[in-house]
Amino acid sequence: MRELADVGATDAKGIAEMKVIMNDKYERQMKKGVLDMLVLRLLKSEAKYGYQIIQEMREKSEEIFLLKDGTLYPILYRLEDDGLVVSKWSEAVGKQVPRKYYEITREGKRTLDEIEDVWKRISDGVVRIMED
Amino acid sequence: MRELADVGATDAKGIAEMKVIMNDKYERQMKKGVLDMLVLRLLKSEAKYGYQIIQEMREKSEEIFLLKDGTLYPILYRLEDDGLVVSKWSEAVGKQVPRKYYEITREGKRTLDEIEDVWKRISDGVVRIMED
DNA sequence: ACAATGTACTTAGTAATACAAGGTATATTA
DNA sequence: TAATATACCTTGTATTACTAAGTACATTGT
Repeated sequence: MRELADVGATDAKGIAEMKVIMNDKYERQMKKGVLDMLVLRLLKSEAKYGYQIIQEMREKSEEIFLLKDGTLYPILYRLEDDGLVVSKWSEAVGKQVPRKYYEITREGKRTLDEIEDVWKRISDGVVRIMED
Repeated sequence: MRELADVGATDAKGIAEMKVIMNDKYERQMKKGVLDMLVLRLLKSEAKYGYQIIQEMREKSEEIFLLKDGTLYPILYRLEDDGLVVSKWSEAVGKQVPRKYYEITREGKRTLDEIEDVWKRISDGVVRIMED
């Protein structure tokens, strides 16, 4: 992380960069908790593998959710530990690189419904405070 | 606080409680990042003190954002460190307990606008993925 | 008179998680 | 043969909401 102290002369570029960093900080924090919901949502229709989830997330959100793989996989492992998804490796199809498919469980679907409610409550609350 | 380990037989009550804990977990994470925005928003119209912010947050959000004071004050200190708000103690008025008023700065207003944009982008992205 | 509750601010510690940055391995394209 | 894309894995860091404790004074109840 960049230090404020070593910016030297505070030029326009430095300020613009600082603003980007600040926005990144908030963007990062605002995503917390939502990503689990989005991953479960994408798995609701059919089992998918990691890279596929990343691409669909990017496309469906229209370039807003650009997940790194290092972000997604820990989420999938966590969901699996919690029993919300199960995984199985694809059997080798020709020279296809093996893929690990994740499938949502019944418990996962129920939890998804609940998390959706939480999201709605919170975003409603935000709207009420922000509007005036 | 009740421990999961001492629930004994996993009865309906135990499961219900687990679900509450899970939802709490997601609710907690989803709030990350938005609280700064909401606090700044409440300070936009006029300077306010801690307890006042907690109450307005509760009322305006219709009981959705129920902040503990131990949650709010660190947020205020952080905002002050970042130069987004400034504080000053109220001069003694009768036997009124002294209050520390927080006022949003010009920089704070600019940041608030930016954070609002981030929030809109993210919640739009969520809606796009969740609807189908 | 004393306890309980409410107001008002402070602080230390914990749990959770998005991301960066590294890694492995294979397939395709230039 | 070098680069790029696919596909998965792992460690470490920064941030932050919350719990739980504390201090201090005012008000209300019994």
